[in-house]
Amino acid sequence: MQLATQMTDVKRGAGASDLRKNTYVPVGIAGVGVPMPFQRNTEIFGEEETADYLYMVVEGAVRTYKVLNDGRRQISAFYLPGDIFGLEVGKEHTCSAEAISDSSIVLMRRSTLLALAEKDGDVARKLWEVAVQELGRAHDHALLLIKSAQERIVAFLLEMAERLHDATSFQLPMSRQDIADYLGLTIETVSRSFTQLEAASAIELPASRHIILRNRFALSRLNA
Amino acid sequence: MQLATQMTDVKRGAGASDLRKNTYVPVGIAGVGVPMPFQRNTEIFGEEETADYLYMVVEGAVRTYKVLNDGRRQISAFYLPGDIFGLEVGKEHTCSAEAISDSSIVLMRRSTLLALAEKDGDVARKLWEVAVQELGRAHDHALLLIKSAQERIVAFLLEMAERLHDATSFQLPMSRQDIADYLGLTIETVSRSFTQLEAASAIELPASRHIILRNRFALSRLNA
DNA sequence: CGTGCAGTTGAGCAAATTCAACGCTTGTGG
DNA sequence: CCACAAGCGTTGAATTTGCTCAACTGCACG
Repeated sequence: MQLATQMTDVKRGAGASDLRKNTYVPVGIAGVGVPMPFQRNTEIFGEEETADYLYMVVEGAVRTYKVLNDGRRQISAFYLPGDIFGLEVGKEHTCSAEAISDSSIVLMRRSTLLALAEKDGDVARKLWEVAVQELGRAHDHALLLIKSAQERIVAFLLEMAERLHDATSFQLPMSRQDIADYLGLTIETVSRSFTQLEAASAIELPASRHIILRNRFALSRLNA
Repeated sequence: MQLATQMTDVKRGAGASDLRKNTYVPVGIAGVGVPMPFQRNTEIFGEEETADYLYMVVEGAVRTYKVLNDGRRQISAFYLPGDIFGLEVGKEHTCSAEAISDSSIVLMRRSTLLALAEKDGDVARKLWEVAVQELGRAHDHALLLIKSAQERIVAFLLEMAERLHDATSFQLPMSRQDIADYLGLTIETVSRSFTQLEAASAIELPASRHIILRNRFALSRLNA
């Protein structure tokens, strides 16, 4: 079992004082919420903190994760621009969230949204939708984790391609370690799988985070 | 990667005609629904069928699963008496469900429940609760799948013990193959792990499906 | 220019799978 | 009642996969 790398120094997020109170920007669900900047590797919320907000990625990328008591880290999900995260059943967050790259995130008060949902069916429906999508992704993630290393990588690349506007060429926002912790592999195995896919001319790697899908059909076939 | 065993003959569920129309039993959410018998290995619903009902286990046990195109089977969840399953976001089921043992299952019309939820906050809350619990279980499941074989088995046993009224001695309703497909292992590895745990006197195995937790502390320690 | 971080590559090793055989229980049919 | 087949579970040996440990490269930054 791989250990998560030495937890890179995680900075605290910008305080509430950073909220741009004077520039109203109608974003987030039903125009609720204010965008807030988060630097790379900053914590957005921590496990067991009270879940007062819902979050929407405007720019950048976010990872949510849990850490086992021996240090292994499981990344539950990546969130890209447009994605909403931080939805919880109970009062507290059940995982932590960090910005992967410098990001702009809209914070929406949970209480505000819930009050709004009471009156506005669209808001209620949107919240339900978010919960359902989250559930579907969690199931797909579990399905990923029973596959072989190479199949996991392929599934990951296809998922990213689809979520990044079905691009054939794209930049990965996350490190090899993030990918490894998402897929339940080690960085070495991730790296080797990339190299093998390149050797099989299924993908191209102009730079370590720049992916070009060269043969989508071959990839799909490798995806079990 | 293990293949699921030769799909044992899955019988069709009892037809609607089996509904016990004359004996009203107030069960399920808000008393909605009628209990219906399902034999061992009977299909309750299939992937891509329309999701017209919610289901509640009264007696027996249920598995939900997906099958990859090469035959590997991933069991997403087990449901025990009191558990509700079959909740979907969209119109269709995203996985199949089968009775593990002879079971009694309450069927509740989705449309009935949704109509009820409009007026009754308790019903709406219950539905939300079910969705949230499902999400939590899915996350825990993914967390399971990054652990070592023995850790998965231990986590599985502790989960079952907790869900079966925190019993120290209990009967597993499912086969080794079911456990393997839930944990992403092979039956052989599952079997060996059981044997090792018994050898380490962490558990006792009076019969292959009868588990006695002998040393809960040792088990927790093995659970990472 | 040196240091640190991210990523790649190689060699050896450990864990889990595959393949195969075998034991036990259950149900069926002569 | 016994014989036999089928299903389920266990065990052993060989193999494969992915992990660990280690070295090395390229790159950015001070």
